[in-house]
Amino acid sequence: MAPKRVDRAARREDILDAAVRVFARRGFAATRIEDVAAEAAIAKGSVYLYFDSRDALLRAAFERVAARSERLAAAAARPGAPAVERLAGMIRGAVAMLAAEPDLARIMVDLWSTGRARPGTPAEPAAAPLDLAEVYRGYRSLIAGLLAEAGREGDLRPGLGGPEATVVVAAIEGALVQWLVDPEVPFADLAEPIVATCLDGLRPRPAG
Amino acid sequence: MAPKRVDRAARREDILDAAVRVFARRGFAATRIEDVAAEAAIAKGSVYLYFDSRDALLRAAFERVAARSERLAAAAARPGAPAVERLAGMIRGAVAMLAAEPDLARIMVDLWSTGRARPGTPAEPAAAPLDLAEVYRGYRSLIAGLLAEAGREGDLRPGLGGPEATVVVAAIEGALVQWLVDPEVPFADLAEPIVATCLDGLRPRPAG
Amino acid sequence: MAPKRVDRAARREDILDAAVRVFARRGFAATRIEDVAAEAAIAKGSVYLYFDSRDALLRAAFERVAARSERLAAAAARPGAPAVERLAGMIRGAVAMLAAEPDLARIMVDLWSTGRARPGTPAEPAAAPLDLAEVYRGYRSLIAGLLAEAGREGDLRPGLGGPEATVVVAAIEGALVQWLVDPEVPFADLAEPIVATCLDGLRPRPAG
Amino acid sequence: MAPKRVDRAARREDILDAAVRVFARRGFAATRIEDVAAEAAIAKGSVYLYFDSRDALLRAAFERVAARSERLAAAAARPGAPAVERLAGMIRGAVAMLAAEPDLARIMVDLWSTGRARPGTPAEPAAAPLDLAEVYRGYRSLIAGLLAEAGREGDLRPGLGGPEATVVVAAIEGALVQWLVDPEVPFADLAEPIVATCLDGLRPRPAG
DNA sequence: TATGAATGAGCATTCATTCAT
DNA sequence: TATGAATGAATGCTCATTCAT
Repeated sequence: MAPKRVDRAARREDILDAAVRVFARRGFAATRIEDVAAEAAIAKGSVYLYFDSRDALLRAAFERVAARSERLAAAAARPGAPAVERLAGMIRGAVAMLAAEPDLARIMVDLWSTGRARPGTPAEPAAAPLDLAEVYRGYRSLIAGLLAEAGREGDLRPGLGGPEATVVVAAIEGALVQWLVDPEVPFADLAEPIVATCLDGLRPRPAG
Repeated sequence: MAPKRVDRAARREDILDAAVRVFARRGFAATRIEDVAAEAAIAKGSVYLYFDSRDALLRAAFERVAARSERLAAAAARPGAPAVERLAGMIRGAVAMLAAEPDLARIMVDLWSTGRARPGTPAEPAAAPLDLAEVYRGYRSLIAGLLAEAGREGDLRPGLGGPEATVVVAAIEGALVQWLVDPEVPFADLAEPIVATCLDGLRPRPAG
Repeated sequence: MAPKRVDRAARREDILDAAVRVFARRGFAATRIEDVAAEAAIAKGSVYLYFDSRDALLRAAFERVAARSERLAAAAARPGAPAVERLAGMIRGAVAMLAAEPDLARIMVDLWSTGRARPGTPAEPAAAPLDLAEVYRGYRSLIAGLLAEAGREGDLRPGLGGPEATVVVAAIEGALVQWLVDPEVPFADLAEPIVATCLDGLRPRPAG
Repeated sequence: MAPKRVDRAARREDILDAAVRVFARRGFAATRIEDVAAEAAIAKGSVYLYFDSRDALLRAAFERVAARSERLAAAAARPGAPAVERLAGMIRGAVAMLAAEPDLARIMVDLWSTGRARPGTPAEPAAAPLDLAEVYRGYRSLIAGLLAEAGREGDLRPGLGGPEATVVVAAIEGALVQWLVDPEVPFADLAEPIVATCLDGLRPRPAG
């Protein structure tokens, strides 16, 4: 019975893996349950043994995106180092992580639009409304915390907060978007320019 | 002999306006032709008097987004001022324009996902593939030009180029995304933080 | 007022001409009112000033086919000549007439199928059920009459009647079908083989 | 693990049977997929599990008609007997076969009109253009062969060929048309009159 | 549990017909 | 009378979901 449960979970995970690949390739809207089943090499009906509905699959994919942001936050928590360095590290980590999992990244973009309103559910708030906003709030407050801390440590200006945190997150997400829209954009290489621009700006460096 | 007179172009524009509103509200994928018709207060079939297909409507919406970027570029061309100021002006202009037309902004996000693969058209090259990449390339090269010019003028570091242009565009688009996902984010107010962060960075300002 | 009526009738005729051409070209099922209007170089709505409905147009086209058969019958009535000759003349006349008006011929084929059941009218007997059967009955009884007469005159076997009349009509209509399906078939040249086959058969001719 | 077992080919055949019945009853143009589904006592969508499109259904029906002509040809090939007898046998066989399957016969009439131009497909070459012409060419060349052979055997006139073959085919098809248009016409009983008329003509039989 | 056949609601699109001008 | 814009019912086809095996 225990092994059964493990099998079940593993199977579910396999299907979700497949779904993520297909979602990334064709987008949510264009992905049919049958595509997912085919990618997972199972029968269409079997998908429903592990997920209640197409929507549930979408939600599970969302969970993965959200979970990744948790991991990222956890990575940033590494204490000991000065906050600026942790900030820079977090930017680099985020870029690396997104670059390493382009499928999840692509799905996130889909979530930006899908998160808004789902087909077929014009009225109902769709149980949990797929709260992408929360994910970004988490990012921002994490970064705002680092900014404040670095301010206190004297490595960044004091008084930095929400707006600047938004800009930092924006630099990452915006670079991601450009890459997804145009694969020529070297996303993975943009970590340093982002760090440099955000921390030092684009003005000529003072002599020091 | 007295044919009913209708300003076809104006009517078409009305319908497109309606479509843009609905697309922004429900997303492309969830928008049915009937929704557009209802929003435009006409009958479903009438939409087809002005647009060949649902896809054509989508394309026309894309054209609007693309056209807006043209306007933006034109605005930035205002010569006379130093390049840094024009850059800052462009950032402020972009933010103001996007904030003023949230519907088009929302559509752009849809385009990020839709641009990739369109449902139902796995084979056909889809005429013009809705080239959002081109729009961003335009933005980047425009900004890269300003960066180089400002570098020559001594207001920014020399040697700035593509990567930094990407970061500037990213800051804007990324802030937009956060606003769209979470209306609490004060997008319109982010113009200054973006300008300040990109130009001066977040480090403590040197005495001068 | 009189001239008005003439104009009206002429206009109606123009439209019917156009309809016949389009029906012949695309078939009833595939012909839209707009096609007819375009062929007649008038506006779509104007068709309805002269015909109550699409169906009325179809009926009017049928009338033409029926009217032609009347003309044919009249031509055959030319008395004086022996019945066999009038029969042969009628066959030749029918072939010539059909060959000369392929559009009407094509429409007749459409009527064979359409006469059966009309789209949208599954129940109602459709007023006058477009009685093609009557047309053929007319042909057959005309020919049966000639056969009997020629029998009496000693030029054909006595006792010929309905079945043989059907075969004669069949030879003409069947040749027509083959021509319409395959333009290579030299319909106009088939009058003689039809006459020869029907009158003399295919067996070797006796010495006389 | 115990998949629902269904004889796909048989099911497909069932649906095609239903389609043929409905096509015969209402005509192609007036037949909606839903009619076919209802006749087959399945749901509308299920039709698409076995046929790609409405057009595919039509084509499959055509195949049946074409296949029947093959069977007919094969039957005529029965060697041993003199060619005239085989010819007469073929005429009788064709009439019997058509009379026995009036649905297919009715469909053939629809094909005569449909074969010309298909609605909705003004551009595409429609894969195999539903080549009814080929079917009739087959019939004619088969019969022309028998005529020539019978000529050599002295049972028919020498020199008979294409035109006469066309007339023989015409007699059959034309009789069919009259029956379909008017059920009073005793098609099945027309085999003998056709044979007699074509072989012996309508003239008085010479003493022998 | 796995399958895939079956279902039917849903949607894009077409087109006969109406009607304001 | 002529026009052609507007309408909306009709219909082909798709696809999420169910269910018998």
